Amino acid sequence: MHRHRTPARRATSADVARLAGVSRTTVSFVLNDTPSQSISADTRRRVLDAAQELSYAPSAEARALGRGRSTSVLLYLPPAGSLTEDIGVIVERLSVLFSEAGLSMVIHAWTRRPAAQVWSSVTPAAVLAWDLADDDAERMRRSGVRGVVSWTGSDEMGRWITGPREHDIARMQVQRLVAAGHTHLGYAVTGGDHMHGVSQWRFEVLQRECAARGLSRPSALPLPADPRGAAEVLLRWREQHPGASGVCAHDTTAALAVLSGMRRLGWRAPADLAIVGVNDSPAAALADPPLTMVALDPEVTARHIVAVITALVRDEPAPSPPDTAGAFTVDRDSV
Amino acid sequence: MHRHRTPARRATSADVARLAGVSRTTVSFVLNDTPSQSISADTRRRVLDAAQELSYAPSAEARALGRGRSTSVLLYLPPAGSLTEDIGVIVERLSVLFSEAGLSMVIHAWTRRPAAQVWSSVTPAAVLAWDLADDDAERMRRSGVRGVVSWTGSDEMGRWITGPREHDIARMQVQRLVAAGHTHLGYAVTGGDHMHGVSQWRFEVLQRECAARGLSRPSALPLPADPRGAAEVLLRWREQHPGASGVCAHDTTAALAVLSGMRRLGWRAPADLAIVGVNDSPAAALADPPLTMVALDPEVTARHIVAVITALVRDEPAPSPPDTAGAFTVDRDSV
DNA sequence: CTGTTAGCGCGTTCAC
DNA sequence: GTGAACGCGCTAACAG
Repeated sequence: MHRHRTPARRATSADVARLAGVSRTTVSFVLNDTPSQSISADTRRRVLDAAQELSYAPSAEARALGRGRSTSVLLYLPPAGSLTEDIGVIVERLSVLFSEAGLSMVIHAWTRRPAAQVWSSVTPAAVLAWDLADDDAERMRRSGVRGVVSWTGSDEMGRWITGPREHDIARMQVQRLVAAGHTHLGYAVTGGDHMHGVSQWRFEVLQRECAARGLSRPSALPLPADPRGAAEVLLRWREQHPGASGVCAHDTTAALAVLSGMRRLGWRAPADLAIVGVNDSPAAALADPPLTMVALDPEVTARHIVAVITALVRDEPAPSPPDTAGAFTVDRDSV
Repeated sequence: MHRHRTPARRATSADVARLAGVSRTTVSFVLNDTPSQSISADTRRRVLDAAQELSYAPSAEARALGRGRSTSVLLYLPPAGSLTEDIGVIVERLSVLFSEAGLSMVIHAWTRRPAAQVWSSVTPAAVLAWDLADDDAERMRRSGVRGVVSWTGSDEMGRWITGPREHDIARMQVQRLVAAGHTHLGYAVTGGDHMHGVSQWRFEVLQRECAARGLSRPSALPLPADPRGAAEVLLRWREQHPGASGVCAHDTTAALAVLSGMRRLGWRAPADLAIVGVNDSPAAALADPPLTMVALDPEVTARHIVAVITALVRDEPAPSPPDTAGAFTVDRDSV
């Protein structure tokens, strides 16, 4: 194996041009397959070889500067603590799908008012935020950001992204519980922000789902994430809703909280209360009893997000959302 | 509230210069507080006001182009599925700490051989990778990347970052179990990559820790993440290691797997087997019995990573690592 | 057809 | 405090 003199600085198109004995313009033409230009096969080869030889990669900055827009997608992470496994998997997938689409993902922590400093410095091609105020979105669009999409937003995109997910979840949870004979349901959620944001939304979707099936209105069951507290809340809740026999849990933690409260009360799932959680995490499979869960295919969501954003970036019509978020039920013993 | 004419395109330093009636150079001097230049207080004000008025934010691309290095830190995410809550929290913190330090975090999915395409296009100021081959690291450094750090790497940085963490975990787990009278320990881990990478490393640290205390050599206990499988493995393991009475679990899932296997065998923690897990997740608090866990302060790790990287970027000597990763024990009922 | 020269985009920095 | 030039890739406009 023979080592070449490695350039101290990274190779630029000028280096490639020099080595290939052509102009920088030609290098650009060859490497971009510019349609309006034809280049002789011989020259093309020389340029390609030179690029290879120098392991040349065009500077994203210079390109962005020229085009007035970079190829980076600015992703504002969900609020602190919301980066749970399921979202983590989606983030992971997003990063590879975006890079396959020629975009790179820059992430920032979510703030209610994203600083112009940030999105304005990186001139992102698109911004994907957790929950974006309409005027912020408008401001971004005006300064050249093509795709502005919010995860839980009220804009069309936001609904595209979240709609199928939340709906699928509610539908499948209710379906599973109804199939087991439960018609009086509750919605369990843990966390300090009980019934805010996504939780509130999920609850509403759930209510609609129950209404559509002619079931009685589901009741909210906000639980603390400790066994003793969960037991107390659970007991009071049962007294207020004596008919309730099934619970749709917001996530794994909520399902586990219900389970642990029940254990303390001497109740047993599904006999005393049936549970369907969301997200097929290892903890759900290892619970006692193992939890029946509704899981979403993160790939479906990730692909749709990337599809929408790449379309926006390329100024193409946005693809219609998949009619399902790839939801499926993992049957275990809690229903 | 009075709205100004919003410029169609984002403001550039030329716009600010025009509005302030000075040259672009001056704008640059003022906004960067260039030490070698003195600017009159009056001019300074005018520039600052103009910048404010136009809500000017310098273009990161142009700056990177000029400086030959961007302010982005390229973070290669842990392998698929490893973006669990604990790492998620660190990633979250990293993103805010980096942005406070004037760096922006670009994330990419980890591949064993990070494509030059990626890191070479964004000319990152630093690269933080999961486990970086030495020659890749060298290649990056040679093309101008200042800070090249790997999470689990064998380089000094890698050991700085992981060292205290893994050591703290092992030390506190063993300490807790020894305090409860257990001297014959096991190391429980789940996942397909049993005893590879971090798991292997953690196991070795654990062995050293036990050796240092004069305990017998701990044995590996690789478990499947389902109750039945866990029970089988657990039973066999107990037969081979009749004296073992305590388990250090790699994470929450491993701890839950041990617990669920024990339940199926009719064993009870801590009487039949004591467990200390890692990461104080909600699932641990809600388990039956509630799990005693060793938790690390993600803030300590995140701060150290950012400190090291910003130092490298600024060509300053790297700070010495904190002697602890902020580990603490959350006592519950499994020991 | 094949390829070149000129100049833009934006912030920084070197001389004056 | 300023003009000029640089860093890098792209794209008109233009010459063999």
